[in-house]
Amino acid sequence: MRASHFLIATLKETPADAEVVSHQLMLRAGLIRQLTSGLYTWLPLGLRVLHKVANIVREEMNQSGAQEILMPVVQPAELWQESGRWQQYGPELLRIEDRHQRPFCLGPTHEEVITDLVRNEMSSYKQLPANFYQIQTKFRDEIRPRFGIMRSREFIMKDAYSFHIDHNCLQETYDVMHQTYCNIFNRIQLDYRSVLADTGSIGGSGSHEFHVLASSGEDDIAFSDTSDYAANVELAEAITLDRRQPATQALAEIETPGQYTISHLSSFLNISPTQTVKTLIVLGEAEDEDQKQPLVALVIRGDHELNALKAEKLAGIASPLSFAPEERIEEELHCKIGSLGPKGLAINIYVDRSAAVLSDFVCGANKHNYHLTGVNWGRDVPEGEVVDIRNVVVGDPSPCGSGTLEIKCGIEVGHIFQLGTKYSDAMNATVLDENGKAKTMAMGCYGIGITRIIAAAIEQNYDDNGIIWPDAIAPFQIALIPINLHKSAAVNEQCEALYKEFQHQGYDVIYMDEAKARLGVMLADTELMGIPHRLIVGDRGLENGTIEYKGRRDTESQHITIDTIIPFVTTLFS
RNA sequence: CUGGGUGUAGCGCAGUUUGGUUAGCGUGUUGGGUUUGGAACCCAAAGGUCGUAGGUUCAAACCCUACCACCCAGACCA
Repeated sequence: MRASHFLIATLKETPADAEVVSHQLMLRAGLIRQLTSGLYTWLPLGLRVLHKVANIVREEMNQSGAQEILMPVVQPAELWQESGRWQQYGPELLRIEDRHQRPFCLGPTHEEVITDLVRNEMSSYKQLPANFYQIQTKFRDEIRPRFGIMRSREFIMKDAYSFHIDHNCLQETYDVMHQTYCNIFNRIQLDYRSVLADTGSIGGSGSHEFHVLASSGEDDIAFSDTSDYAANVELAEAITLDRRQPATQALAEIETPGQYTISHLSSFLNISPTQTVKTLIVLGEAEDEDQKQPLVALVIRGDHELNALKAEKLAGIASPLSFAPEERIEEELHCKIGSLGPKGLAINIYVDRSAAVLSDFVCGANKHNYHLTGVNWGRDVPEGEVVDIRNVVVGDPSPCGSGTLEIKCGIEVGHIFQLGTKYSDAMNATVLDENGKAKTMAMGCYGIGITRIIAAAIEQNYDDNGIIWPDAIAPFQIALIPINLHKSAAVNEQCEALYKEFQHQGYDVIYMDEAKARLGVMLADTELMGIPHRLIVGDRGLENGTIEYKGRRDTESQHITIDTIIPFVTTLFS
C-alpha cells in the first residue's frame, strides 16, 4: 500500500474523552472514530487489523472442524419468546418494529437463531456432532459503554454453537474448542490465561473464560503461583488451612461509641481486622410468593469481602443477592447496621470458613454502640453453617492444593460454555437417536470478542511512541521509508524496486511515498501506528550499499547491505 | 438510573466569575517560498448556528430556564 493512497489519520494530541491507553491509541493512530456513544467507525488502518484477527480466528475454527455460516443481525421476537428470553432479557436487548409493527430485536447473541436453524436442518444423530460459527456484528445496549471499543454497544464477535447427541460428545467438542482458543491467542501472541468461570444466567455445567492480562482489565483473576490453576475471583474457592484454637478469653461486652466499620473498630480496639467478624444481612427466599422474604445473616472475617455470586447460590438465599433494607434490620433485629453480630440472632446464619476458625474474636453485640470481645463459636454464639462466601485474597492457599494465590486484572476476550439442553429443550430441537427416538440435542457455545482482542492487544503492547503490534495482527508488517524522495532518483528507484519485491513476496508493506513528507513525521506516524518492522532508504546509506532496519521494539538500527535485504526480511518472519 | 464533569474552528484549549466594538491561542488544513536523517521556518489564506430552544437586556459565548449530547464513578450486565 502506498501512503499516498491510504488514509493515515494520526492525531498529534490525545482526544479528550479517551481514558484508557488502548482507546487513546486507537484514536491517535487512526484505527477508529467514534460515531456516538458506544458506536465506532473502523478506518482503513483499523479494519486491516480487524481482518487479520478475524482471519486467524477463522483459520483456527476451520481447522477445528467447525463450519462457517452467517446469521442475520435482526431477529424476530417469536424466537426469543419461544426460548423465554424476550421476557428475561432487560433493556440491553434493543427491540425494534418493522413497518407492519412486527416485533424484532438486534441480536446480542444467536442461540435462538442457530437452534431454530439446526432443528429444521438436522434430523439424525448421524449428523452430530456439528459446530457452526459466524463472525458477525452484535448489538447490546450496554447501560454504560466505556473504554472505547473495549465495551462498546456494537461489536464484532466470533460465536460458535455446537450440537451433540449426549454430554460426552459435548465434552469432546468443548475440549477441542478450548485447545482452538489457546491456538488462536498463541498465534496473536497475547499474554492470556484460561480461567474457570461462572456459567452465569446461561446455565450449564462447565465454562472457561479467556483473559488477556492487563492492568485496565475489568475482571480479577486468581492464579496459583506454582500450578496452572486460574479462576475468575467470582468463582475461585476460598480455602483456609487454619484450625480453630481453644478459647482463652472470657466473653465481654464493651462500649464502642461511633465504631461502625471494621477499620474504625479495629483501630479503636487496637486489634487486627483479622480478629474481627462482620455480619451482613441479606434477603432470603420467600416460601410463598406473597410472603415476605426472610432475613439471613452472612458472617465473614473483618478483612474479607463478600462474594455475591457464591452467596446467592446458597440454599434459602435470594438470587440476585440483595442486602436487607436498614429499616427491616432495625425493626426485626433491633439493632443498627454498625453493631451487628451473630450472637442471639433468630435467623439463619451462614459463616465463612475463615471466620469459622477464629477464636477469641470481636463482633457486634446487636446493641447499638456495643461490641463483644473474646467471642467463641459454640460457647458464645451459634456455630451456624460453615460455607465459602468470600472473595479470595492474595496469599490464600490455592484450591488446587499447590501454591498460594496471586490476583491480576484481566480483559475477557473469550468465553466457552457447555449449555446443555437449555435452548434445545425450550425450542424442541431434537434428532432421532440410534433407536429411532427423538432426543434433545446437547449444546455448547463459544465466543470470542474480535474487536475487543484488538483493544486488549494494545493494552499489552505499547510504549510512549504508540502501539507495538504483534506481527500476526499488524495492519502492515513493514514500513518502507524514503529520505528525500523528491530529490533522489536513487532512493526513488531503490524504494520502488523493494516495494515491488515485497508485494511480489506477499508482505504487507506501507510505502511512505509522499514526496515532500518529512522524515520525522513519517517515523512518528509509523511508530504510532505500531508497524513492527521499518526500513529506511536514504542516499547516505545507498552510497555505502546499505539500507537501515529497525524493529519497533529495538533501540538500535542495523545497516543491512542491499543485496541481503530480502533474505534478511525473510528471516524476520520465519 | 444515581452522582460528578464537559460542550467555543478538524483536534487540544483560553475567554464565562464582573454582559459591551471585529471571539482568541496552539496545532492541523490550503497556496507560495526557504529547508530536508526525528513532528522545521517565513508569508498569505480558508475554517465558528460559541451544543439546542426559549427568556432577561439597549446589548448575551458570558446571566436565567428547559432540553440534548458526550465523558468519568457507581449500580447493572452471556
